[in-house]
Amino acid sequence: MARYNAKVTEPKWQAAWDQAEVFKAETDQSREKYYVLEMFPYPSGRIHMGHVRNYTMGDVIARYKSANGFNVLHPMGWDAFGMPAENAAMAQGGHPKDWTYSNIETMKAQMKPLGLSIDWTREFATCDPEYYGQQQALFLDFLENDLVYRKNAVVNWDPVDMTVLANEQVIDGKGWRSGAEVERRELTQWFFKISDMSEELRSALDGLDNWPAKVRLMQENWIGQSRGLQFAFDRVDGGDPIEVYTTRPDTLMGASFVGISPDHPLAKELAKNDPKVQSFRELATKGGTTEEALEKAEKLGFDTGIKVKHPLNPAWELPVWIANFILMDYGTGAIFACPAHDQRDLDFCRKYDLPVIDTFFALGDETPVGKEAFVPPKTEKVSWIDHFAGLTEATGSEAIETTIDFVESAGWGKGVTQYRLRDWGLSRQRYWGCPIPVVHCDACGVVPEKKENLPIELPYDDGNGKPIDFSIPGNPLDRHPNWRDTPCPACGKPAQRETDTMDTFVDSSWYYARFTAPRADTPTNPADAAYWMNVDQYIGGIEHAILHLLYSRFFARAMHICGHLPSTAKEPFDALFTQGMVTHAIYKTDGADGRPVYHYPEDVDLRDGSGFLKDGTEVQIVPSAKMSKSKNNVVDPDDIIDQYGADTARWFVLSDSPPERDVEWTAAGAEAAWKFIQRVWTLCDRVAEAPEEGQGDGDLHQAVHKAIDGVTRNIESFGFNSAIAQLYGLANVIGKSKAGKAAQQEAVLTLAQLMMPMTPHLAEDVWQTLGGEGMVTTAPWPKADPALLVEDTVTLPIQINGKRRDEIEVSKDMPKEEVETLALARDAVQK
RNA sequence: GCGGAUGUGGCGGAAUUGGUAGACGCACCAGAUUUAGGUUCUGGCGCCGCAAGGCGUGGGGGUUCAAGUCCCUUCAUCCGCACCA
Repeated sequence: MARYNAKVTEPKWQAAWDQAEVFKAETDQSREKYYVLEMFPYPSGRIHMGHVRNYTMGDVIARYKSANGFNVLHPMGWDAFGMPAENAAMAQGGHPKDWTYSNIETMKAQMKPLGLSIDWTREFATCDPEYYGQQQALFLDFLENDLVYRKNAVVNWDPVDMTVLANEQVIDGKGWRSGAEVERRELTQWFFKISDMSEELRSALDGLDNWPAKVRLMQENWIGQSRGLQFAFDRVDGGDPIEVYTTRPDTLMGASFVGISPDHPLAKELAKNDPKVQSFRELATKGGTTEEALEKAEKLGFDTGIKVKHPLNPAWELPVWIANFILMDYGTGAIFACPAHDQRDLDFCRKYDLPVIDTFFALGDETPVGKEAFVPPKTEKVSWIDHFAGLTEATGSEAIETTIDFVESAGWGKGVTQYRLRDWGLSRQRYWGCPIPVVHCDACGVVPEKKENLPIELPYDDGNGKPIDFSIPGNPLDRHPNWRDTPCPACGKPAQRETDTMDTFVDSSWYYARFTAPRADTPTNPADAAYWMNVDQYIGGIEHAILHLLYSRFFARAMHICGHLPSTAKEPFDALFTQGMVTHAIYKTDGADGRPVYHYPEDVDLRDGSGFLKDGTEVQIVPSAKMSKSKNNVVDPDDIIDQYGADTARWFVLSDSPPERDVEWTAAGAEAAWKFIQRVWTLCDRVAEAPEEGQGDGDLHQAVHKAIDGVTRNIESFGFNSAIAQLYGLANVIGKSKAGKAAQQEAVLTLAQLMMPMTPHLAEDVWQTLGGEGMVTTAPWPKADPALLVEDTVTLPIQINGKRRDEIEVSKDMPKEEVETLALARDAVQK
């Protein structure tokens, strides 16, 4: 009997789908739409199994919704700007543009054989001038609507290469190439006013019912609403008061010093006249700018010698310190420290021998603070060593509100709601990105480019007829002899273009909207956007839980303000699913130099859970590790498709683990998936052999309907692994069934339909072989008959003290009393 | 450091609502088919125990007639931290 031959079958059906244009999406007001989108890939070189898993999940949803009558939009594009293209040019020569487009070509050729139901006519790359020109138009609209502005901000500066470094390029506080200790440096940069929308972005999370709760929670914590008190400390020397913000005003009587950020205006001013302050600032601002680096850095402080007066007791003087753990971006860049009730403040005060004053105790416990700060809980009552409001026992929250009320009525401070969310800095001092469309004119200042001059395209060569040299540090646009030269759009006099480009997060913050009208000569087309938005199902990695998704939510709102999206699209993604990674075991042995040697899976013989090399050496197995070229544990989708076909790869990535969790790729698992594909194919032959009159037709019919019900519900709830378990079950039942030909045919045809979203090529072939009408891809989804889902009898456990002792089988409509009598009569109960 | 998650047989995992723990798959064991290997098919398979029975969802504690599921605590692993995409 012939085997199912994926190599022949899969291209055949892909051609048939292409020819019938079944995946082409067109605006059709008469039909209900469904927009499914997977986070688009960065064209790094080749697709990996993670892509296969991501797009297969999207494809299951797209095909399932299409079978359910929806007009489905399922597009694909390329997140094509970014550093790796410049790094490749730096390392091996060539041009980022050529590298990127060549990768796109390779990856598209790898994706096509997967049989995804993608409308490729809508494809674009963010580095296409047609795309980034529209992005420049959006920038100009944002500028007009006061959604973007310029201010100074700190960047990582490599003092040897004289260039700005991304956080990724800072390793242990040092530049990745020069090895020089990184410094912080201020530059004037563009910012999106995302913080103006803090409250809206926070409160709208409540409406995102179909997002994972953990993502909503992470975003809420990121936006970080807090209620606190803002007030100023008067200086003893009569200088400008120091404005502070605190979320724990109730600990004011435990203040031991006032701290300011090294970037605080006062610190900068003091540094001008005092070299010791300046050298402290330099010390405190060494190393990277990530919050992690700042938080983990050793606490450093410098006593400025300035004293301030405590607001409740002018005779009580507090010293002013500069401290490296205070962020200029949060609150006012200045705090008062209460070491007794904040661990970080306590560590600092112990180090610099500053006083520690208790203002609270846990109820019944009046042990003074030692090495651990006592943080008053917000909801539990604590005893309060009261100084001014008449309370001696309160919850933390009550204490905070009481203090704010007290201070407000006393008139020296006010309650303030703060957000942790900072404005989004979009300027990048790099070549391979979307140029920011503004011009700097000596006479007119910063002038927006005219829309009719868009797109402002990146120059391909260096302006001297030579390829751009990426081995020179810095932005090639700055070195270009004439690209910058342009007449001022306002006065027409010679002026210079901005050479900064946009953060690549900008590119990915609106691509979903562009897919609704990818060739429009405005960023979106209102009719198409109104029809297709929102994305009904968005699928991607959890690593994007905060930044990409938050930026997209901001952009959708900003685009609405500028008239590019309807108000209903302010939340662009109705449902979100975050999928896990595809992992693979690592096989390693100890090398001669003590460093591990990694072995390719094909060089390792697996026997009973142990692995051996050809020469018999046993290898160490690290299970379920992220696929990485340096660990030799990458599985290339091309190889799998070549060996088993796309359906096997698709089936496997969905089968073994729940989609939100990581799945480990194993050769045995792939083999098992392939065997199942073959088994389903052979079921077709059984139909031909089945007798006209068989036995158990009704049982098979019922099993089919239970499978329809189970698979449908599992697809709806992203339980792809459980849907697959159901399909195994149905195939098992069909395999053992002695039912007649008609019942068998119905069963296998339905099996093919239910498998179609996962293994579309096999499904088409089975469908065609058994005489299904048209293509299974366009056939309507089967409906389960509710009458067939109900069992006549039910098995009830008999539990005594929660332990199962016996079971009884009863008719499902037996009255309660009868069941009880029956149960009480059992031996287990009698004993 | 801060924020978020995960943990169930040898392995991946299943288990609407607090109500029969281990569906389905892999591996393994036994048998059938096959010249043999592979394939395919049939059956078995949480742990301890001859059995009766006991134990069992990372560890410890609690609530409940009943806990994988709820509460407290603890350990381990993973993701994010604003210029990686």
